[in-house]
Amino acid sequence: MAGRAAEPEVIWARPERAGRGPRPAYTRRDIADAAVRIADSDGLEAVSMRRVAAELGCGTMSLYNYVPRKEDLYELMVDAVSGEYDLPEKPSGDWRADMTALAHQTRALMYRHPWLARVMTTAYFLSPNALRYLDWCLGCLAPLDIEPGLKMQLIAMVNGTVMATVVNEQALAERARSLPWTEEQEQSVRAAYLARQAAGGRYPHLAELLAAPSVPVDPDEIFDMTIARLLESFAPPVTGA
Amino acid sequence: MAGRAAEPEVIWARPERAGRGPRPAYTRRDIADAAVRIADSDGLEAVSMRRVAAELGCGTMSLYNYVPRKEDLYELMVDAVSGEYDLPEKPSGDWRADMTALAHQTRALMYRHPWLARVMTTAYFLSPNALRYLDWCLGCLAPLDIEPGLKMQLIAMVNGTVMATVVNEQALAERARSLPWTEEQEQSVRAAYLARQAAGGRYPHLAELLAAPSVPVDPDEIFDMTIARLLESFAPPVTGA
DNA sequence: TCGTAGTTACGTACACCGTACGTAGTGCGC
DNA sequence: GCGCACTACGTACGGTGTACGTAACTACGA
Repeated sequence: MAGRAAEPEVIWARPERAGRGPRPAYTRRDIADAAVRIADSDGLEAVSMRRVAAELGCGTMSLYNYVPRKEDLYELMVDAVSGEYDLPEKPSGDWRADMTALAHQTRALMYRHPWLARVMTTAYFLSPNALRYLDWCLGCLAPLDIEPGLKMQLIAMVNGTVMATVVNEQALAERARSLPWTEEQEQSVRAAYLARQAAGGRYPHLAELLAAPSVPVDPDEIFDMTIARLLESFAPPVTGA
Repeated sequence: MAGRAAEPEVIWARPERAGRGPRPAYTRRDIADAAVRIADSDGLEAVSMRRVAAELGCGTMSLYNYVPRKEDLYELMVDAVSGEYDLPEKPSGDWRADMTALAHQTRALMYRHPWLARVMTTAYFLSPNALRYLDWCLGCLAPLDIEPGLKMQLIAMVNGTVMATVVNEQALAERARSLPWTEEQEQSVRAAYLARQAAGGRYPHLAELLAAPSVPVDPDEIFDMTIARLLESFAPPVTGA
């Protein structure tokens, strides 16, 4: 009975290589890399079990020996790119600087892999590289004397904030990618629509904003400011004297 | 020629009712409500064109008279639930209080509709209710004397932060929802795995954290703190005297 | 040493998906 | 009242995730 088990499980709890039987032709890493390659070049929606199998050169159903569900394929992908973090030998001692640098790395990672932010909405952070990342964060936060639970919250909020920022920045580009027109066309159509709506009088504040001469805002600056303030919100108040 | 157009377009730019021809049997609102009903009860993955059509009692392809692409169905859904915002007659004058209240409403909304946070990753905020929301936000921020572009960033960051928080809180529940086991089973399997990994010695800080007596952290408190700090990060420094 | 049980590989098949296309009927604008 | 743009929707196609069955293979227990 049973055959392929349907118990609650985490893919990382499975040994990569079982004792008996022929040795697997691929490693998890091979599979993850193939999927990442496809997602990077053709977008997340191009990542299908068939396509990944083809990229590897094996039969579709063979993949299910490695990956019980497609969802777990995403887990593999997140783990693979999480390996790109450059984590120094040891924390600097300045937890704010370390966490800020980490946030920048995450943002860069999400730009290198435009599908990452969206997938992270679905992944569960138990992979080896995710744990390595988490452990590193906790190491950075060692000098910070707050509840352990708070530290986890801090880490989650920093990651979440980066994710939110990037998702926001990428929404337009991502839509254009999967539709048969360019980002510029899309943008101009949206701008025109917005102007028309604002002119309708239903949205006076929006109209005012659109009418005002727009001074470009530097997203990097906002990003840094936000992360800085977020970190501050977790630090105990500096009660000098 | 052309038939159904494939130009770059926003669904909200299409008139809901065309001049000629028989009057449509449903409104956009009907369709959005049906989709929301399905997503609320059976999860986002249950929302298919066929299923929504069935819920409405019409043929599948009839839906395409109203919704050119499935993606636009999501747009309709977000618009529909965005209508649940309770926006007072006029801002209070205290923009921090107004934005904080709004953030709380958003969080509540995302708990009422567990699919919302994930879909917002994909939607584009040009719907009538989204514009109504945006305009209200800008009204709240009227007393705040900063660049208009910065105000948009502020709004985006507040929404993004709420989204990040909720996605983080819901990840586990969402996974359990779509798999044939309970959230408790999933949680215990994950906890066991985590403990095992921590015991392996590869993650010393994580091990330490898990060993420490855990004091429960109040997520609401963190949420409030984070939003407050975020708002502060956009306010000009209070240069008293 | 040799079954044999557990694995790997993978072809076939199924239910479901989004949606292109064609056709029939309806009612507004000219 | 003619014509045409619109609504309705059945059929069909190419894709998806994956259950299941089968054949080959290998490490372990006897």
